[in-house]
Amino acid sequence: MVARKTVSKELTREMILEAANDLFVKKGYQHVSMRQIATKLNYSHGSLYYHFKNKAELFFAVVENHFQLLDERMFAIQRKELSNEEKLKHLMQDYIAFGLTHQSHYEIMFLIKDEDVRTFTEEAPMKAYQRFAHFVAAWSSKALSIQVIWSMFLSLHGFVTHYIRHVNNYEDVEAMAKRHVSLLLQWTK
Amino acid sequence: MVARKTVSKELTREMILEAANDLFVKKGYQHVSMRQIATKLNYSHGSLYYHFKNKAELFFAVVENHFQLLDERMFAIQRKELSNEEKLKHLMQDYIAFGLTHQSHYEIMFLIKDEDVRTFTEEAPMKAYQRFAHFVAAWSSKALSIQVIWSMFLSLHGFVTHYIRHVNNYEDVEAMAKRHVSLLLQWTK
DNA sequence: CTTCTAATTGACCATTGGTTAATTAAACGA
DNA sequence: TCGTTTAATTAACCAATGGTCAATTAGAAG
Repeated sequence: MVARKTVSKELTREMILEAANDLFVKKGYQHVSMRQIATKLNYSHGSLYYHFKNKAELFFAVVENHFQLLDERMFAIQRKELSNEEKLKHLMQDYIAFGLTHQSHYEIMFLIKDEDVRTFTEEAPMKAYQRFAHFVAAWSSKALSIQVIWSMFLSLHGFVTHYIRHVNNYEDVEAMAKRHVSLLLQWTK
Repeated sequence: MVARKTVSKELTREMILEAANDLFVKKGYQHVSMRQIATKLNYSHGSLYYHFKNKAELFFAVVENHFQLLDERMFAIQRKELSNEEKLKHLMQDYIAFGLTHQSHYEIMFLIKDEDVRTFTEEAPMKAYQRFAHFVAAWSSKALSIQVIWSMFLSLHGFVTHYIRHVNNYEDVEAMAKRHVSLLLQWTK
């Protein structure tokens, strides 16, 4: 048996995360096996379990990074020189754009129902929503109830989850997205 | 080897469909194995493949039977003695109720992206939407653009797809659903 | 009584996620 | 320099999955 490679070739958490991310994004959680990830890295699949407890936990570590991406996009809008009304519109359009541009990410973040994964993915989506809600409240001209903001979020979510099955990029439905958003904005007036 | 039971105990498509339905509804597509279905029926899992080509086809047959349920629910509202405004509200609430009561069905109808299953489920969801759109248009007090009706549908879809991950039945979110619907109804005024 | 057909079985396959004892490279201390 | 310890890796192993198929047999047809 040949065990333990030299230290220069040692397997790191980051290497695994990177390889796993590529595969998860390309194929989705269900269709990626630990063996595939290990093969891509030229290691045996058992070694992955030294670094991560199981597939779900590895997956969660990958997803965590995805949520930061969404977060950063929201902050980017905050920094822009726009009226609050414009920011609000941008925020919502950008939410859709994010979902349809990073489809596998979005699926991973908000769609997967799998038992072993769901325990992990209860908290992160809620945090994403709370950030969203915070900005909506801040940029709206009139005070909005939590209920209204939540409905806005669900409506955006519905748009994304539908078109994620039918188109491959945001541009294909940009016009439709803008009209959907402008309808939602009526609730803020 | 013992093969072929007496005719009175022969396995029928209907028996399989019933057992499969129970399990799929209880656990969802991914977490039901062909062996589980066969075990429940006291047959070997191989025999299922005599009646159905594969798991996806069996599942589709199950869903097909219940696909009409949504349709029938819409017609049931049509027959009720209610004002158009009330009908409209009921239609939308009932859409959510359906989705959260028959979660596995809804997943297949509108959510699953899986290659092996999706080929079946392209057409049926659009038919369901068209029926929905027809009734919305008929019962709205003012003429609505296709765009508005479509946004309403997407917003309901968003509600269902979100809560399908978090609750097990409609009752848990009924109050929230009603508020969501009443917001959507603002677009019709 | 013979033949044919339809239904059923269970052995088998490749693949999966996951566990673990054995092995070994490298770090550390004396 | 030489043990000793620790961290990393492997390969064999497990139970479960979806799916295939030759063998078998009950009942129908003649």
